[in-house]
Order: sequence, then C-alpha cells, then structure tokens
Amino acid sequence: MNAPALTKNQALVFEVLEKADGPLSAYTILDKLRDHGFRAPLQVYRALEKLLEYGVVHRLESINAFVACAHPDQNCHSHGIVAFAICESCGHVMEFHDHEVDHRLMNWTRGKKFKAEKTTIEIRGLCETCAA
Amino acid sequence: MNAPALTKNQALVFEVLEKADGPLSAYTILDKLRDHGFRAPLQVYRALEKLLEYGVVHRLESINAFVACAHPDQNCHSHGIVAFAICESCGHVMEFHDHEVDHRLMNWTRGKKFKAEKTTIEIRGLCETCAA
DNA sequence: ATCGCACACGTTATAGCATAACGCAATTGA
DNA sequence: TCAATTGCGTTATGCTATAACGTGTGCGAT
Ligand SMILES: [Zn+2]
Ligand SMILES: [Zn+2]
Ligand SMILES: [Zn+2]
Ligand SMILES: [Zn+2]
Repeated sequence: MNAPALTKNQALVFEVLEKADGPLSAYTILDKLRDHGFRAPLQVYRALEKLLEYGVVHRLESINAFVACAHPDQNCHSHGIVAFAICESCGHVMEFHDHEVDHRLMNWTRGKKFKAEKTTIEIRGLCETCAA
Repeated sequence: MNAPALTKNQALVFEVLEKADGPLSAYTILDKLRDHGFRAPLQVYRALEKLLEYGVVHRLESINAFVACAHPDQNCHSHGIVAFAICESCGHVMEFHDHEVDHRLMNWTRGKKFKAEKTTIEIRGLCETCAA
C-alpha cells in the first residue's frame, strides 16, 4: 500500500511515533497529543488504522503497542514478513526480515493449504546493552 | 517446566480449553465456569498463569486468547519455538514447529547479541476449509 | 506442638486496551 | 446538484488484565 498525503491527525500520530525511541500504546499517544486537541482514543485509533494500512507504522501484538517503521525508504514489507526483537527492559525495538524464515513458513502454510494473510513474529528478550 | 498435579481451578480451566475446538478468551472461560463457582477474572487468570508455566496451554498474543497445547505428549516445546496458524473465519488453530525457522531467528539474535526469552509466531489467515 | 512460610484461593476495585454508534463537514466525481 | 466517500469529534460502552487485601491450608523447622 502506497501512502497518500497524511491528514492532520495521521501526521500528528505518525510524528509522535517517529520521535519516540520505542513503541507506544495508543493511550500514550493520546496523552502526548492532548495539547494538539486530541480528546478521545478513537482519534488515535483511526489514525493508526490508516498508518498501519499504509505500512508506515507497525503494531506489536505481544505488547499492544505501535512503532514507526524502521525502514521508511526500502519498502521491504512488500517482499517478506517483518520480524521484531523487543527489549523488555529498555523497550527498544529492532525490525528485520529473513527471507528464509518467510520461505519456511510459506512452505508450511502451502502444505496445509492455509491461506496466510498476516504473520506476526515477535521476539521478546533483552538487547545487548540491557543483557550485559 | 514439568506439570505437577493441577489444583481444582487449574483443572477446570484446562478442561474447558481442552474441550473447546478453538482458542478462548479468559472471559469466555470465566463464563463457562460460572456454574462451577467461578466469579471473577482473576480466578481464570491465575489458573492460566500456571498452565502457561507448565506448558500445557498457549497464549495467542495476536487475538488475546488461550488454547490447550496440541502436543500434550511430546514435549516439543523444550526444543523449539512454537508457531500457530489461526483461521480468522472458523477459529481453528494449528500448532507446529520448524527447526529451521528457530535456527534462522536464533542466528539473527546471536548476531545482534539479543537475548531472546520468548518468541511469538502467529499466522492469521484462512484454513483450507474456510478458504475454499 | 506451633511457628513461619509458601501457595492457592476469593473478593473488590481499578487500570489499560479497543470499538460501537451517532452526527457533522469537506471532497469528489457522476 | 446529488450521492458516495472519507475524515473528524463526541459519548458511551465493551473487552482484557492486574492491584491490593484478606483467608485458609499444608508442611517443614524449631
Ligand atoms: Zn517496517
Ligand atoms: Zn534494552
Ligand atoms: Zn504446544
Ligand atoms: Zn477455518
């Protein structure tokens, strides 16, 4: 999905996520935008819905949070599954993909005639700094 | 983790999950156990916490639900990451592992010196029956 | 025996995450 | 102009999960 120009709310939410140094919950985003007129969760969720659709934001299912895409330029999402490593101590997220993993999972689903729509890979643990 | 004898509440929750033909939310489990004296969410969550610890139940992060382990005998979880394919139409879940996927992800984390604690792989889509 | 501890349990309250449903305004394209 | 689409704001509600407190029971150490 290519991203059209963002609306005001979408741009505000995206900006907050870009500036953050880690994933944010929808309600945290809401709090950061109260000064800009945001009053209700739906304003955030509606913007997030579009940003996810455009592929510029990812949702981390295992921690109910959202993060700006780390690969804004290359549209790597069009050719593979995105995986995340999430540090449970400092909150930092690393985004990557591995075509071999994609391939293996696709092989499995094909064998089962399962039609995959959306795949989540999230590794929780400790980043190098926090594990030391 | 090896499973000691289950307490009454743990056994009740586990039985509900075993009999279900798909994942259940904690609150759905609660409703199914009201006749057995369950009154509050914590009774379910506390039992689930132990069942997860024992490895006889899995949590599906992407849909906030719980499912009985499909491989009760082989303790396959001790030697690999568990992956799930979840049908978004009928709710059926298939549980599997792929050592090559584990290997690739472990390679990546080792390269980044990331200490993985818990990895989630969930494929949402349509099962063979529902996709037809 | 009884003390101390660990653990399961029950209850109430609260926190955190997400969506339904209504109505209005601006845009677009037939 | 009219209809359809999209974004927006508001209120209310629903779903998911945990905090905090207290009770009872079993069991080993003293
Ligand atoms: Zn990305
Ligand atoms: Zn860290
Ligand atoms: Zn299992
Ligand atoms: Zn199905």
